[in-house]
Amino acid sequence: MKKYQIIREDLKQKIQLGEYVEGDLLPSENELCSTYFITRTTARKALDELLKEGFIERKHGKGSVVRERRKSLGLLNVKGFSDAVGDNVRTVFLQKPVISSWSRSIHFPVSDAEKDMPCIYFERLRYVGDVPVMLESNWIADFGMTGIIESEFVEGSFFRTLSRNYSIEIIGSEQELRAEFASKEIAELLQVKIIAPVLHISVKFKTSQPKLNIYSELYCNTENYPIGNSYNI
Amino acid sequence: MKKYQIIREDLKQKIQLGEYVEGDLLPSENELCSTYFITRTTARKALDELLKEGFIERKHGKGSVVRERRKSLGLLNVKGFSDAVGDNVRTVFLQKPVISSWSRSIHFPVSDAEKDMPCIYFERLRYVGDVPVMLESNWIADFGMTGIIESEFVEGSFFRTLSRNYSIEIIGSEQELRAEFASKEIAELLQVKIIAPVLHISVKFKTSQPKLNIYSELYCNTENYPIGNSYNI
DNA sequence: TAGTGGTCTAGACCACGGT
DNA sequence: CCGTGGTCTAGACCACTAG
Repeated sequence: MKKYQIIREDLKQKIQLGEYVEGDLLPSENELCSTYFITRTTARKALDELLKEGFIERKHGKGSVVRERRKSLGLLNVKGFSDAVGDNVRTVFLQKPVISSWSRSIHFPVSDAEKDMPCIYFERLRYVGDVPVMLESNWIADFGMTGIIESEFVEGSFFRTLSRNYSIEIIGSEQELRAEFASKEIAELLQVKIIAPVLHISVKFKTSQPKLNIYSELYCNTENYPIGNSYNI
Repeated sequence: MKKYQIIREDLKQKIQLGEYVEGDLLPSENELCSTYFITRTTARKALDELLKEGFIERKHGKGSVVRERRKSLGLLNVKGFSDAVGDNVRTVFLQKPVISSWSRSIHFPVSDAEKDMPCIYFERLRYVGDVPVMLESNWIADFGMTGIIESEFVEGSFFRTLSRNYSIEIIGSEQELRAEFASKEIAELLQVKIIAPVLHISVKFKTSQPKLNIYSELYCNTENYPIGNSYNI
């Protein structure tokens, strides 16, 4: 483990555990240098990554400010998921993680290496209040994730589970977006009419483990809660 | 202008002008050091930014490899726009840049500072082959961009025009995505049925000039050409 | 083995923010 | 004014790639 990774993960965990909350200042670069016995270059590298991942903002002359805690599926946020608090947002498993075969519903091509492994599949429906807004189907190759099927996700997040229990990080994604008519099943699950337009997002999340990807197919009712996405260079 | 910005822009321009094409190796970090009289830290900073912006990949032990040239609207790519070559892709102005009033069609709130300035508006329709796939309406505050109305865009790109002529860079964006039924006008322009589902994307591009944003409303026919988006941490 | 990118040290000066 | 982040220098050692 590189030094900057250790510091990054330490700080990230403290943010995720609520030790630092939105608006708080992280230790200054010089403080990090003395606590971790590193130079500013290394401290800055760690902070740069937190910036890139959206955990902090940096204010010249002030410090590194913690941003809104990300509760969402990585890069995409359901507008309202982050704003709405507590009980307003619910996630229901339609299918808890199981070993399954690779589905043809996956839009992006699955590599042969992945196809040689078993596939773990799970499906969730996300609500804002009583309105189902996003149906989410996920597939990932089972490279030997002991316990993933039996146990709950860390803080309800699959990504955090991968990070904490298996040291796997999301390093990027590809997405394809389409506006479609809801199919009969999707319409029923999202409680919309069959001819309603839904947003279909196919995602391939790339992970720090080479050739290991997470494939997701999302169907969103964007009528009341559009999908948000922000990006800072 | 910071040193790393100069190097970044030099390299970016060479990529954009085709001096380096996909697969080519950029000068190594040490070569950049000697040509620009800088240290490796600075060279790496420039390359890091090109990496973040998607212009290069870096291969340990090999070098910095130029990636597919980005021809699109910043973060969003019409799948096919980058793959399709030359005449296959066309952009037609429905409205060349004009001074206009601030429209209520803009989804994101426009700041008072911007509203105090005149608004430049233009509208384009993008085709793949003979199929119109994206209608794009854009608004930006006119902070004194002399010549923007009279002259053509640099290489057909508004962003490149801002970069070359006014030293304004895109530093981030916020997006909201919705699946909607096409309105009558949109349906006609995109040559789809009125009840067809279209992807509506509202974008606020943040620029390096504080309080200057570009607002875009995009309507996409995703039936044959889904919208793509990729992201690397 | 030579050259490349990846990490890291130990400094320096500057611009910005709040006191 | 002091502490903060932003930029930059001048080195060092390591891991990877390819001839």
